[in-house]
Order: sequence, then structure tokens, then C-alpha cells
Amino acid sequence: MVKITDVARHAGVSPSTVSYALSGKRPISEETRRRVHEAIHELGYRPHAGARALASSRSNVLALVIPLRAGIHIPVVMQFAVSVVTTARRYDHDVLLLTQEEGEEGLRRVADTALVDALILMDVQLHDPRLPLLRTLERPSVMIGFPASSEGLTCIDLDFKAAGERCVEHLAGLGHRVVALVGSPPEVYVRQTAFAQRVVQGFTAAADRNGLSSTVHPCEATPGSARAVAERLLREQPALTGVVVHNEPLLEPLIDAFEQLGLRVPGDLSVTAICPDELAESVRVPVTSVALPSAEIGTRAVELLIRKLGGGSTVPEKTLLPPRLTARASTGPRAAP
Amino acid sequence: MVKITDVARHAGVSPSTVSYALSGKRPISEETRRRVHEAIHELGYRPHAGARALASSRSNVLALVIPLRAGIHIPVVMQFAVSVVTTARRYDHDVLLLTQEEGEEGLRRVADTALVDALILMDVQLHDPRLPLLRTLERPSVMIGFPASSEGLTCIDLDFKAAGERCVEHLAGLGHRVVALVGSPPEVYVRQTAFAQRVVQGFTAAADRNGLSSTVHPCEATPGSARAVAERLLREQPALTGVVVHNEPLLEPLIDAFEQLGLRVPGDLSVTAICPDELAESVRVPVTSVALPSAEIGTRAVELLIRKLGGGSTVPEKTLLPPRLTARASTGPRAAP
DNA sequence: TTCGCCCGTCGAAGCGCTTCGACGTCTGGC
DNA sequence: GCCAGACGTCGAAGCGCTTCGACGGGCGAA
Repeated sequence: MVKITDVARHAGVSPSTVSYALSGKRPISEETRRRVHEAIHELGYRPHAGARALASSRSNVLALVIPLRAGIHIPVVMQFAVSVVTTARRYDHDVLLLTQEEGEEGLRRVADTALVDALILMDVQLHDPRLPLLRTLERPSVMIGFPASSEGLTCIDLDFKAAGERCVEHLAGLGHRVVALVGSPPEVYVRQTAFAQRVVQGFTAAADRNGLSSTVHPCEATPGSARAVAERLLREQPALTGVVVHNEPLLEPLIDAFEQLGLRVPGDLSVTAICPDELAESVRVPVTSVALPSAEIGTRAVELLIRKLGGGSTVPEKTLLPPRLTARASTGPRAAP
Repeated sequence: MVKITDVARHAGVSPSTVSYALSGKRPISEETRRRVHEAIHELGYRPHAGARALASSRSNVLALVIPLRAGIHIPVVMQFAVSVVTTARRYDHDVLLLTQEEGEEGLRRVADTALVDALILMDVQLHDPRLPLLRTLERPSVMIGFPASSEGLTCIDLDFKAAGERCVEHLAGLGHRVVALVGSPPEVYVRQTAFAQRVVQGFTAAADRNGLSSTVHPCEATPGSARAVAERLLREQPALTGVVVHNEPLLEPLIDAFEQLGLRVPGDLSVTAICPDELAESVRVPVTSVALPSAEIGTRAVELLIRKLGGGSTVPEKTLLPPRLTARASTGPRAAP
């Protein structure tokens, strides 16, 4: 293994000079810098990560905790993870993958052993048991999603409340008067996952504000339940003409179910969703949707963390990404009664 | 930060004794071990990962390289990653996540900086450009999938050739004489991804062996192309009664397409697939399938790596998991002509 | 011209851990 | 009863890097 002393000797300087030439933490003459880099290149030198971490108390590794529970859409998690890794690399960091399963002990382990410099958590619940731990940990963290109290923590997410509102307002603007929200599986609400509840809040608030009649239906993510909920909606709200879907796997089956029940989309029924653009576009009838910008959230989360690690500047505790609605083929004006 | 000398002092022993009590690399008396563990617990001691890595030249971290290219089924990748992380933890290792995008440079970086002890690669191609690199790297690796020549490397995967055969034989056993394979998207073959080709080989070989008439159809993973390929199959092979699907996202749409074209599954057409059990069971008509055991492959891959790291025992270069076919509702005997 | 200061570089002191050799103390086999 | 060897522990020497204080030379200000 080639080490920093080898490089130093080869370049005719001291090891500390090599270190400074690499980190830029002290001024080094152009000439010396060049020789050092030449030596590095010729010898194929790579600094030893462990030694570096020990001496600098920075591992340049971020922890990413991914959820693996029921009711979360896997591709979203994956896209998110990829965006975190990609962004981390731009800032010269790597990403350690942890599963939610390891729980608080896992967080404490990677933080306390200095394996990682900072943490990113997904799938935050309203009263997440990890919250107190994160506050005591001496390493910065960013959470995707908002707990009930984010005091002293850093959170980022799509503004799901505004997203729910945005969908309703889009429908209201098209003249729809009776709307329904087909939501995430019941267990997601039971766990009090913040984002699901906020969609409901926004949906309901906007419906009330606009004088619409509205209902909310948590729903399993199976094709069978798509059919069931479609039938139920038509039975209970015969005048229904607008639907908001916040349940990725259900989107396509639900539209199928409505059409099989004789409703044309968007002729008889306008459908809008909160989901990744990619999904909204791949449905048979492209769906008007508020984008779930997982890649952007991932990028922003990493950037927040890097700034926190950089010290100096403080970062905002809350970052809410404004919803962006794209009108597609699945929504249209309410047919004349 | 509490360090090993603190623990040593608190337990009334020397730091080396603490180290040995923890690693078990030298005999320590029961009494001393107890005192050491008490001290560790009372002080909340956690060994510093960097220091440990530096002194022992073992980071206890594995690299996992995930693909993010088109044509691979995301949930499979995710399930795989989760199983790798979970298994790694059982052997006291963590997992660093890399994207294929970083390429060979990424592998070299994490290996040469001693950030990781070993590597797991997914989505291996027949003539994968990373092969020569892996051979020169001084760290062990395991590949998911088989390149053209695996000389000197360690590979593991489902035996896709046997899986293709198994599907055909199941159909042949039910009396079917004309079969078709609906495969992965064309780009997967163009890239010469090993597993896709092996399915074709097995499928064709078994069909020939059994005297069946057969065709192969690479296919995009979009609902539209499901319809298209279904129509084409019926047009070109009117006597078709057996289909093997090796394309996860297409499975459900394809069955839908066949039924919309007036074919009952399994009445008129028997369908079998190579896909995760979970998917096969969630389709409207549960599909007879050869399981894609991503979780098991992940587990086995980690275990191979751990054994390689342990030195001593050598591991097999090739591990082929035998296919396991589960008969479900989508296949039945060929109707009397 | 001289003083002070910045620039560029060096040497040495760790960072917290593992591991090697050494050493005293038992034990058991002959 | 003695020696070989195992057992249990210790001290010290690094692992490869960063960082701190120091220092000589050059420059501008006085």
C-alpha cells in the first residue's frame, strides 16, 4: 500500500505538505502542488479512509435509513436513495445504508462509533420514537417528513397539505362539486405517518373552503380493493365527479375499476393524484398530478446535511417543497348535469 | 468521547485486555471479562470505527453496487439490498451503497481507500468491463449473475437456464405443444445481460428437447407493448397455448391483454413466469412461477463474502440456485383440440 | 534600513485502536 | 519435584493520516 510518506518522499516534500496540498487548508505554492499531484498520480496513492477518519474525526460518510414497512411505495424509496447517493458523491461523501428495522440502536451505533458524520431518516412518524435520540446525538441529521414537533431538528418534505389543497382546487376550478380522496392503506394512518395525514388535512380544508362535498377513504394497495373502493364511492356518493388518489400502486387499478363500472375518465370522472411524475405519465390515461419529487428531496436533504456539517451557516428547521401540479388527460370540466 | 483507556481504567485492567475481552482473540478470565463489560456498559463505550479500521485493517463494511438502468425491476433490487444489509448486520458488518453510475472508478476508490473490505455487484453483464478490475483489486467480491468467464471470481445467481427449462417442462407436462417466451426489454439483451440470455437458452433447449414449437419475444415493459405483443403472438402462432413471461412489470398487463383478446387464463392459455413469488401471487390470476429468490441470493452473497474475508476456507466460484416452480392458477392442461 | 507579517513548508504530536512479544502463574505429565 | 506449556495480563509499538506550532525568507510600511 502506498502511503502519504511515499508520496512525500517522491515529491521531495514533507507528509504534512502533501496533506495540505490535498486539503487546501494551508496555502501551498503552485509548483509544489503540481509536484505533489504528479507523485500521487504516478504512485497511485489513495488516502486510507480509516486513518483519515481517525485523524480528522470526519468519516465523510452519511447514513441513510430506509423504511421497509408495508404501505410505502418501493420505487419512491429507491429513487430517493439513488438521489441521496448521487448527491452525496458530489460533496465527496459516501452513503451507508441502514434499515429501519435496526431501530434506534442502529442509529446510535453508527453515530457513536463515528462510522458516519450525519444521518438522513425517511418515513418519519408524527411521534417518532427516534426523535429524542436524534436530539441527543452529537451528529446532525435530516428527516424526510415532519413529526408533530420538529423543534431543534431539520426536516424536509413535499408540502403534502398544500398538495392536497392543490388537487382539490384544481378540481373545484373545473366545476366539480363532489370529491373524494382515496388515500394510503389504513396502517399508514394508524402509524400516524405525517405525510398521509397532511394530505387529508389539505384535502378537507380546501373542500370545505370551496364548499365541496367530500369524503376520505384509506385504501389497501391491492387491485381487489381498487374495485371495492370504486364501487363504494359510486354507491355512497352518486354525484361524485372528482377523485384525488394518494396511493401509488392503486392509481392504475382504480382508473380501470371506474371505467369497468361504466365511468369515463375524464368524461364522467376527473382523477388527480399525488405521486411521482413518472408514474402519472405511465398510466393508460395520463393522470393530472402533484409531483412527488423524491429525487429533489433527496438532493436537498443531502445539501442541508452538508451545510450543517460545514458548521458556520445555520439551516432552516423546516423546508416545505411547494406542490407542482401538472394537468394531464385525466381531468376535465364537470359535464353539464 | 469515552475511549478504550477510560474503560480500562474503570475496569482496573490495561487497554489491551479490554481489546482482547472484546475480540476474544486471546483468552481472558471470566471475572475480568465481566468487569470489562460492566465498565463498557456503565460508560457507554463504543469503539471508534476509524481507529479500529486503521489498526486492524478491517473496516467491517461491505460495498453494494446497485444498478439503476432501464429494464430492471426496482422492487427486486430493493429487496435484494435489504436482504444484503440485514445479513451483513448479522455478521457485524455494514453496507455502503454505490450506484453503478460511479463505474469502475467508484469501485477502485472504496476498495483502495480501505473504506470497504469487500464488494457485491449486481447486474453483471456477459463481458462486464469491471471484471479485470475486480481481479486486480486486493479485496474479495461477489457478483450477482454470471459473466462469460467467471475464472477467479465468485458468482451467484438463480439458475436462469434451468428456470427457463423448468417453465417449459411444466407446460409440456400439461400437454402444451406451442409455446412462447415473452422476455425482458430489448436493451437488456443488447447489453448482453447474462441472466436474460440464459432464460432464452433454457427455454429454447427445453422446447426443442420436448418437440415443442417455440418463439422468443423481447418486450418493453409498458402496458401498451403488452397489448401489442399479445396480438402479435396470436397472429403469428394461432395454436399457442403456453406462455413464459420473464418481465415483471409486464406480467399483469399481459394477462389482461390476453383476456381482452378473448383468451381465458388458464382455460385457453397457460401462463408461467419467472419472477418474485410475491408478484406472482398478487396478480389477479395467481401465476405459476419459478421464484426469483432475491432475498436468498442477497443472503448467500453476503455469506460467501464473509467466508472469503475469513480466509481459511475457499468458496465455490459458481453458485447456481436451483429453480423452484410453484404451480398456481394460471396454468392448466391443454384443452382438447 | 528595520520591524512586523504573511507565505510556504516542516517536524512532531497525536487520533483511538489492535497486536505482538514478554512475563508471571498455574497445571499436569513423567 | 520439575519442566513444558497453557493461561491471563500488560506495555509498547505502530496503523496512516491531520493539525498545530514553529521557522525562514520575502515584502511592504514606517
